[in-house]
Amino acid sequence: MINHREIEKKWQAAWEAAKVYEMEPDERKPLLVTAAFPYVNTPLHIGHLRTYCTADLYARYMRMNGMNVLFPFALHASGTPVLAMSKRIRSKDKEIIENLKNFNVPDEEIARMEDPLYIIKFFSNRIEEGMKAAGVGVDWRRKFVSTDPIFSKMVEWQFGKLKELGYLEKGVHPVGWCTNDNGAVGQHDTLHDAHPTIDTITVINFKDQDSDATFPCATYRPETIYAVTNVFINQNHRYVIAEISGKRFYVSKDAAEALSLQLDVKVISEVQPSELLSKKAINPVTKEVVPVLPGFFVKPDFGTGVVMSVPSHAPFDYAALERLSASGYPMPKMEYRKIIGLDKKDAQAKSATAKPEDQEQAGIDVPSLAYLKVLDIDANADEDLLEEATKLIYREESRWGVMLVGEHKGMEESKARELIKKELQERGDAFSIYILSNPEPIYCRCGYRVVVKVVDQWFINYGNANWKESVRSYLPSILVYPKKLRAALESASEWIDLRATERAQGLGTKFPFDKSHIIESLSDSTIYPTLYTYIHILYSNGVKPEQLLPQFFDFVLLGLSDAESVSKATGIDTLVLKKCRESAQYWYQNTSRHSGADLIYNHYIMYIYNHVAIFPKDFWPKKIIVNAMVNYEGEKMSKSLGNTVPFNEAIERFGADHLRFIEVTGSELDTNTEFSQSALSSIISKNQFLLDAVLKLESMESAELAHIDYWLYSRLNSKIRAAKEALDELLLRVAYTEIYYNSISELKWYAERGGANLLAVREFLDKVALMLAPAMPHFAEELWHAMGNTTLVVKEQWPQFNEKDISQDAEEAEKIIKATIDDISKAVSITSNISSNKGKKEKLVKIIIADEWKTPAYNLLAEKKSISEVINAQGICDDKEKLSGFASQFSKRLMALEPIIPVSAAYLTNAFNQAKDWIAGKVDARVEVEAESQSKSARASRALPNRPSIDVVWS
RNA sequence: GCAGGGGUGGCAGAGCUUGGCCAAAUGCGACGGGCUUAGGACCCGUUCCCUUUAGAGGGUGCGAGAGUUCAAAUCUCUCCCCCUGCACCA
Repeated sequence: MINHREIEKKWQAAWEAAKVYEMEPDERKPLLVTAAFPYVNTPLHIGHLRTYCTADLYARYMRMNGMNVLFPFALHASGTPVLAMSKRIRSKDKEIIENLKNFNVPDEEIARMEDPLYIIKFFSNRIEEGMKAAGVGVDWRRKFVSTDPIFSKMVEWQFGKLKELGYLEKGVHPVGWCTNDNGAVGQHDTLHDAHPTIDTITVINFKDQDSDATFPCATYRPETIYAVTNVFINQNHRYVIAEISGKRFYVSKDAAEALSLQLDVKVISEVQPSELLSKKAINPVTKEVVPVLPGFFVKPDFGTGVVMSVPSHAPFDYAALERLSASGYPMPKMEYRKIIGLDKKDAQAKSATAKPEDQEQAGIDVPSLAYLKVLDIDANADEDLLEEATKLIYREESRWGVMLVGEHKGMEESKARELIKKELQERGDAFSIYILSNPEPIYCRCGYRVVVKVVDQWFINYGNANWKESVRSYLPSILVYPKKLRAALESASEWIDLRATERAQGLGTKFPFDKSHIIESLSDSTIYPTLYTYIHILYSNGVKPEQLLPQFFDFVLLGLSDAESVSKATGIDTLVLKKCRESAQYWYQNTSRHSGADLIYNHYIMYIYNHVAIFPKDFWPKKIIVNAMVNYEGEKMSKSLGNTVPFNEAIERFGADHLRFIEVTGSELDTNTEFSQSALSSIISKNQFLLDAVLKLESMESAELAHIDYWLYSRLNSKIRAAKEALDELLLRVAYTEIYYNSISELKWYAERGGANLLAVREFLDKVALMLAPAMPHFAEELWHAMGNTTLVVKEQWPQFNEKDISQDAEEAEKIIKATIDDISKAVSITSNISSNKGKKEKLVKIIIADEWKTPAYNLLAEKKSISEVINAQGICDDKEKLSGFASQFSKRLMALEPIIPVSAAYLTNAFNQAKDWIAGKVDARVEVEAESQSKSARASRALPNRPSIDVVWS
C-alpha cells in the first residue's frame, strides 16, 4: 500500500529545499497566477481546495511549458465577520464556541479569539499550513493580509486615484433600515434571515380640486392612468396633511412617518378620512375630476396610503367598487374603461389564462372581471384570491398587453409603462418612492419593523459612461474560462452602476474622505494582486508602511516620476524602488485570475473596472478562470448544512493528491465535482497499478517493435497531443481522462495483448508521470523517481509528441482487432445453432480482410451518397460487377454512411497475423487470416473495409 | 420581476456551435460470467421495448407543445420547471 502522507511530506520537503516555487523575474515569459484570497474566520474546507488546486494545476502546467510562473497567496480579513466573531466569543456564544471546537481549536486559543486580530493570526496560519499540506506550490515570501498596514496604504492610494478620476461620488441610496437600532439592515440582521427587497414605486399626483393639496397615488402601473375612476383611501385609518419638499399632500399617518426617512416630510395637521372622502381629485393626464372613495384593501403603511382606482384592470379596485355599490354607498357614475388588450393575433396571447376571444364571447369587456372568472370568484372573494387575480392580470398584461388608448396607443404595455412614468415625472406630476416589496413585513432581529431609508453614501460610479465604455471595449480581449461565462460577465458589467463603497463598521482600510468609516470589503480587494509582485522586496528591505506615500505606488505601478525623487520623498532606497518597479512590470504583464463561481457578479466585475480605471493597458486583466463547487458524498457542502470538511483533516484522511485529482479533474470547470469514497478508492487502486507497472519493467526486455508496440507508441503520442490541446483550453477533465484513466486501460490492454517491450512501456510511463505532475504532483514525483529519474518532475518540461509515431494504421487496426473478437463470438454462437453444426466441437475461424479497393469505394459512397456515381467512378475497381455488388448493399442506409479512416490492408493483415494466437486463445478456436481476393470462403465477399468477414468452419 | 445558465437513459454527465456514423460517449450502479481462500481488486458480457439461426430490422425516445427539413437531442417559436445573482453580504 502507498503511504500517501509519507510521500507527500517527502516531496514537499524536497520542493521547499529546492525553492521550486520562489520565483523572480528572468528571461522567460512571465505568468502571475492568482486566486481570490480566502476569508480568515474559519479553516478552509475541501470546497476551497478546488479553486486553489485548479490554479495550482494551471500554474504547474504553464511552468512545464516553459513559462516563469508565480503563484502567490494572501488572506482576506476586512469587513465585519471577524469583528462579529470576536464579539460572539466575548459574549460566550455557545454555537460559535462549539463550531470552533469542531475545527479542533483548543480552548485556550478560543479564549484568545476575543481579540479579532488573534482570529486573523490563528486562521491565516492554519490556512497556510493547509495549503502547504495540499502541496499547493505557493511563493510564501509574498503572503499578506488585507488588514495589514501595507495593504491599507495601497487601498488609500487606489481610492485617491478613483477620486481624481471622478469615479467617486457622494449620493443617496435606499437601504433596509431599523429605526430602533438606527442602522442599516441586511439579510443577516432580520428575523428568519428574510431578505429585504427594495422596489421603487411611482406616485402620481392627483390635485385636490378645491385646494392646493395633492392626493399622491402610489402605483406599480402608471400606464393605467387612462382608466382611473376614483381615488381610494382607507377610512379606518388616520391621515395627515404633510409637506413634502414644500408641497402639501394627503397621506396616511404611517406613510408620512415611513417616507420621512426618504424625503423631506413635515406633518402639518391631521385630517379626517371623512373630509377626504368629500373631496374630488384631478387626473393629471385626462384632467377628469374623480371622487375619493373608501377602499377596504388600502394599506396605510404601504406607499402613501392613497391609491388610484382602475377597476377595469385591477381586481381589488373592481371588488372595492362593486362592494361599495352593493352596500348602498352613494356612487357617482363611472365607466370601467378597458385600456389594455391582449394581442389576439400574437400566438403568445393564446397562453393567457383569460383568453381574449373567450372574453369577447362572454361579452366581458372588463379584464379584471375576466380574471376573476378565470379563478371562479367574484367581487366578494377573499383577499388572497383577489391577490392571485391581481398577480395573474399583472403578469399577463405586462407580457402581452398592448395600449388601446392614449398617446402610446398600440405600444406594448411594458414599454408604455416606463415611458408614461418618465413623462409624468418630468412634468412634475409624479415621483418615485422606495418600498419594501416583500409580501410579508420584515422585522429586524430587535423586533422593529424594517423600513426603507435613504442614506448619504459614497459610491463608486461604475455607471460612468466613459468608464463603462472602456470596460466594454476591453472585455472581449480577456480570455474567460469556462467560455459560457463570458455572457454573464458581459451582462453584469453592463448592469453594474453605483456601488456603495464605505461602511460604518468593520476591519480594514479607513475611508480616506470620511475617516470614521471603512472601505467596503469588496471594494478594497480589487487591485491587490499587484501587491504580490513586490511586497516581498518591501519585507526583505524593512520598508515601513508609513513610507508608502502615493508617490511610491505612482512610481511602482504606473511608472510616474523617477526613482530618485520618490526615494527622496519616501526614504526608500532607489535600488529597492527600481526593483519593485521592475518586478511589477515583469509579472503584471501576464496574469491569470482564479476563483469560484460565486465571485462573477461582484469581485470580477470590480476587479476589471478598477484595473481599467487605474492602470495602463498592459496591466489590465488577461485571463479569468472560474470553477464550480464541490459536492461531498452527493450533497452540496455548506456551512448551514454543517457538512463542510476542513481540508487539513481531509488531506490527512484522504491524501492530498487524491483530493486534488478528484476535485480538479473530476469534472469540467463549469460543473460541480463529486467527492466520494468510491472515487477515492478508485484513484488509490489506480495509482497502485501505475507503481506496480514500474516494478514490472524489471521483467521486461527491449525487442523489435511489433504491431502492439507501435500501437502503444501511437497512443502515447496522440495522448500527449490531445492532452495539450485540452489543457490549453482548460478542459481539465478531458485532459486527465486521457492522461490518467485512458493510459491505465491502455497499459492493461497492452499487457493483455501480450505486449512487454521495455522501451515502449518505459517511455509511456515516463511521459505519463510528467503529464500527471500538475494534477498529482506528489504521486508524479514518486512515480518519476521510481522510474530511476533523479530530477524533480515538477521542474521538468511538458513532453513533446512525435508526429511520426502517431500511426493511424496502428490505432485503427487495434480497434478493428478488438471489434473482431466480438464479431467472432457472435458468429460462433449463431453458427453453433445451425442444425448441421450441432454436436460439432472443433472450429476454425477464418478472418477475411477486405480488398484494398473497398475503402475508397466506401468513402466515395459516404461522400456522394450515390451508388451509380461510385460504380461509374474511374480507378476504384475495374471489376464493375464486384463494385456494384459491394455498393448496392448500402442502398438502404446510404444517407447514414460516414467516411471511415483508411487502414492499409497490408498493415491490417500483418496486425491480425501477429494477433492470431491471442485471438485463438480468446475465442477457443483455430484462427486463420486471409485476404479477400485469396479466400475461397463463401463469406469472403462480405468483408467490409475495417470490418473483416468471419467464417466459422465447424468440424 | 430582471439578468445569466440549465432540463438528455436507474444516477452522474458528454453530445447541441457545424441537423444525418445517436438508442445517444464516458463513469457509477444493476445483472450474468470469469479470476480468486475471499473480495470493496481485476477481466469479459448485458443493461428502453419488440422481432431475428451471421455482423440485422422495427417501435418508442433526449422537460412539454408546435414548426422548419428527406432527416431534429441538435435549428425556430411558445410554454413549464430548476439553478445562480439582484448590492451594505463576504
